Amino acid sequence: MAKAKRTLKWQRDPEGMRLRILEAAKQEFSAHGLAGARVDRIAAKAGANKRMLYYHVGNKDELYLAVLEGAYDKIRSEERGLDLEHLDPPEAIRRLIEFTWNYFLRNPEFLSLLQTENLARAKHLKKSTKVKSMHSPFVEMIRTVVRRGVDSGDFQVAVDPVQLYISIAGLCFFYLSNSATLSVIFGRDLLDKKAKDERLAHMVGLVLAALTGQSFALFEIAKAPKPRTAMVQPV
Amino acid sequence: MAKAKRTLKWQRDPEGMRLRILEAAKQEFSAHGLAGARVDRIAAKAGANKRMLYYHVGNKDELYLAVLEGAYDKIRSEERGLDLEHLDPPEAIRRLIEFTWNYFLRNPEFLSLLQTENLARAKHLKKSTKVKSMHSPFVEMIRTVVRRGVDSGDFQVAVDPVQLYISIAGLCFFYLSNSATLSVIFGRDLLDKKAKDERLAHMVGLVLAALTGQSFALFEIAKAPKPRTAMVQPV
DNA sequence: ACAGTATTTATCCAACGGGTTAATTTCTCC
DNA sequence: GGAGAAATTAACCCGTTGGATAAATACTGT
Repeated sequence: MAKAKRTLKWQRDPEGMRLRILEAAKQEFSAHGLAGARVDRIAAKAGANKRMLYYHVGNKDELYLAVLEGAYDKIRSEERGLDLEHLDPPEAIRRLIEFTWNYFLRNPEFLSLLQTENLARAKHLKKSTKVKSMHSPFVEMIRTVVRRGVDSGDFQVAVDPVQLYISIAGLCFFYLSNSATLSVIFGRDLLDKKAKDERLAHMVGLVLAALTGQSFALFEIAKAPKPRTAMVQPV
Repeated sequence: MAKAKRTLKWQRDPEGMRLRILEAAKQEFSAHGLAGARVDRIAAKAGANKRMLYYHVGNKDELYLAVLEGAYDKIRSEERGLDLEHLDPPEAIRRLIEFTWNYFLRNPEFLSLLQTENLARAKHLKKSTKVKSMHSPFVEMIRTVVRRGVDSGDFQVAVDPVQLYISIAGLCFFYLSNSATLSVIFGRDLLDKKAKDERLAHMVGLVLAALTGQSFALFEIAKAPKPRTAMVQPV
């Protein structure tokens, strides 16, 4: 009877624990905001003791900042893989829009975290040293696409790449992050499949029509496999 | 000495009190979100005792919903005065964009309240009976403008008015509601006068170019009587 | 001027929440 | 096989917070 205790009461796994804590914290913060998040719930969700949060990451604010930095890190690193250089400019913009849209759809917590941080007027993000540096390559990528488009005659105007990116992100972001209230006030479900397809088509049409000067309607087919035919022929 | 007490210890003003409470609550909720808002701070800001909130409005959640309903009420009533029917369609769209932009600039708490409510997935708004009914007139107003534009040949395509409004609101909303984080990651102050002017010009250009098929640059000067002096950024 | 009601104040409290302390269990390396 | 370090748990601390109670103060009609 004395030796029955050979079942381990817990495993040691500091690295996995840290990841589980950050994942649980991401869910909690995005679901409830910073003030609404509960440290106890994060611990429970991570399958951990509350003390672990402080041991592995720090207090609530540090935990929050770590989650936020991780979120930015993830999207920027995916964006780096977009490889817009090898597409002709209208296709590159289309891909950027589709990527942004799908990323936001796949990562709703990212939207919530941004909302939360902006509610706090970026108070925490300002303290981060990591995040500030990672964005200029992305802007340069877009600037290059725009310049190529102007040179080739595809685009009519050399828009500021930051404005363009903010517009694209805004078109996607607002629709999704505010879909709850918009669905209520407009009395439509904005998140069913049909609505989402229509939205993507609308955004692509809006941006590409504005940049190229060609008809809005030409771009309205989302993810068209053979874009080239549709895009050059004026109606 | 017995009669020195003829200074009133407090005034009776139930209506004013209610308004001050709602105003203070609006500020508090928009600054800190629902969970982060403090009932005591609202009371202090309203120059009232905490008990007054419960007496005049209700508990924290009811207070929050009252604030939210008031915010929607205000913007929709201002929109009703836009009078887009008497403008030719491109001018009507320009005015709608400029109104939305300026309204958001003048009422930053409205943006915060929407963010907060969407973080809660519109849980409270769904309970509101007042809000749901007030939006179809607005959509019809936009639909009429679009139809007139298509009929007159000014617009190339009959966009869904809800999509169009969400796009316009999104272009304005995202820039402003996320200006804090965007300013950090792009290393620019997005809220100084020059940046705001550029943003408005960009949005007007984008939307009107897409709708009319004319050059983006033609619209880039806000409210310009003479559009031809296009502002084009160096590439 | 007095009774009854509406409005406001002063206190209180039970639950909760972030954070800490100290003890317990596992791992590592000798 | 044991000592010391790393990881984890359990239990507690204490200020805060939303909400409640009861008393005080102003107003109203009669």
